[in-house]
Amino acid sequence: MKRIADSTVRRLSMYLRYLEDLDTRGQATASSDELAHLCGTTPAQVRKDLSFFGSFGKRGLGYPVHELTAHLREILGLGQEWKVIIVGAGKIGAALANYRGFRQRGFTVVGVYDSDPAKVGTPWGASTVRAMQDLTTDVAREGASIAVLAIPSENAQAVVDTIVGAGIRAILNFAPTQITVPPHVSLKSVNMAMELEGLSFALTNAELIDQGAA
Amino acid sequence: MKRIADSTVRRLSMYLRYLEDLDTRGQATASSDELAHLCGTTPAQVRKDLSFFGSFGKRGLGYPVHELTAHLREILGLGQEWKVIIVGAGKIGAALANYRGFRQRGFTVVGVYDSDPAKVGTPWGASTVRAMQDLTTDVAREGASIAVLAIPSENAQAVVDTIVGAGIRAILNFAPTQITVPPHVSLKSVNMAMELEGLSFALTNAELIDQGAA
DNA sequence: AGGTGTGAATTATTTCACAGCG
DNA sequence: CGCTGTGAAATAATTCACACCT
Repeated sequence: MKRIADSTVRRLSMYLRYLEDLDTRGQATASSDELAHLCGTTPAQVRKDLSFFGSFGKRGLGYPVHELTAHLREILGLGQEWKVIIVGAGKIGAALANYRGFRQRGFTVVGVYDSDPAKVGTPWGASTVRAMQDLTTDVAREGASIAVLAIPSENAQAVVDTIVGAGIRAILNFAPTQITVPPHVSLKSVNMAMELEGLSFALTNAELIDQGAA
Repeated sequence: MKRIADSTVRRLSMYLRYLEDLDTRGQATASSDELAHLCGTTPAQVRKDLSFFGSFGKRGLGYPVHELTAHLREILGLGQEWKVIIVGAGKIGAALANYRGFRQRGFTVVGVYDSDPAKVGTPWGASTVRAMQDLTTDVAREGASIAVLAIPSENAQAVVDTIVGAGIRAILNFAPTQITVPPHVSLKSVNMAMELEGLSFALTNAELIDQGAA
C-alpha cells in the first residue's frame, strides 16, 4: 500500500477546516477548484490528495461537502476522542490548553505536568498541575496517547524517554531540540526559532527564495 | 541564481543551533557526519546544503565550528536586529514574547497590539498593550519588519492587510486560516490543529505513514 | 457543459558515489 | 588516509492533460 506524505496529511487537515465552514453555511457541494482556492493550493492537488483515499466526488458536480467532511474526519482519525497530556506548565502549555480548536476536534487534555515543585499543585483550569512522578501511572489509568512537550531543551530527551515508557504514542514537541523516539511513536516538532529564522532569511535574501508563501 | 528550498533553510537553522552548542563547548571542527547525526539528517544533505552558499569545510578535517557559525548567522540574516511586533495579546502572544530564543537571536519585540479595548493599556512586560489604531504609525517610526499574528481566524485577513499596508514585510501566522499576502511579503504559518491532526492520522493509520519522525 | 480520477510528464529534493584536496 | 564538494542517479511531490462520467 502506498505511503502517504506528510504534506498530503497537512492538506487534508486544511480541506477539512474549510469544508466544515462550507458545511455550516449549508453549501452542498464544492469543486476541487473552489477547495483549492480556499486552501491556497491547486485543483489537481486537491483531487490527487483525495483520490488516495477513495472516489468521493461526482463528475460534473464536485464533492458533496457534508459527506466529504465526514470522510476526512474518519481518515484523520478524528472519529474518536484523543486524550492528551501537556508536559510543561509554562506559557506555551497554557496557550495550548486554552486553544479552542483543541477540544473542538476531539482532543481532551487529561493532565498537565511540571517538574518544578513550585508549580505542582497550582490551579490549572478545572484541574491542578501534577508532578512528573505521577505521569506514568496517570497515563496508564487515563489511557492518554498524545503528549505535548512544552519544556526547555535541557532534559527534553529524558522527559521523552519517560513519557514513551509510560505508553504515549505521539508527541508534539515545542522544545527547540532534536529528540529521538522509537519507531512506533510519532513525532512532530514545532520550532519557533526555525520559523523566525526562515523569515529573517527571506527578508535578507529575497531573490533566493523559493516562493513567498507558506 | 538557484532558488533555495524552504526545507534547506530550516536545516541551516538547525545546523546553527547545534554549531553554537559545539562552539560554546570549544569544539574547533565538526564533520558533516557529526552535524548530520546531531540534527537527524544525512552527511550528504549537510554538505549539499552548505555548498549552496560556499566552501566552508576543509577536506580531511571537517568544518571550522566557529567560522561556520558566523557564516550561517550571516546567511540567515541574523547579523542584524529584527524588530518584531506581536498582534494579539492573548496566551500565544504571551508565550512568544516570553520565548528566550527570540531575543537571543536578535529579534526584539517593539510592540504588542490588540483590538480588544479591555486589553489596551494593560501592562505587558516592560511596556503596555497598544491599540490597533497606533500600529501603522508605530511600525513606521520603529522600523519593524516582522509581525507575529496571534489572533483568531475571524478577521485575520483584514489585520494582515493593515499590517502589510503599514510596511511589515514578514509574517509568522498562528491563526488557523489561509491568508494571502503580496509577493514582496514573506509568510509562514504555524497551525496547531494541523499538527495535532497529523498525529491523530499517524496513530490511526500507522501503516500508511511516510516515516515516524519530524 | 462541467468537473472528477488518474497515468504520464515535470519539477523538486534527497541520496549516491567518487574525484580531489589537505 | 579522511572528509569535502559536486555531478549524476534515484526518489518524491506536483502539475498536466485528457478519458470518462453525470
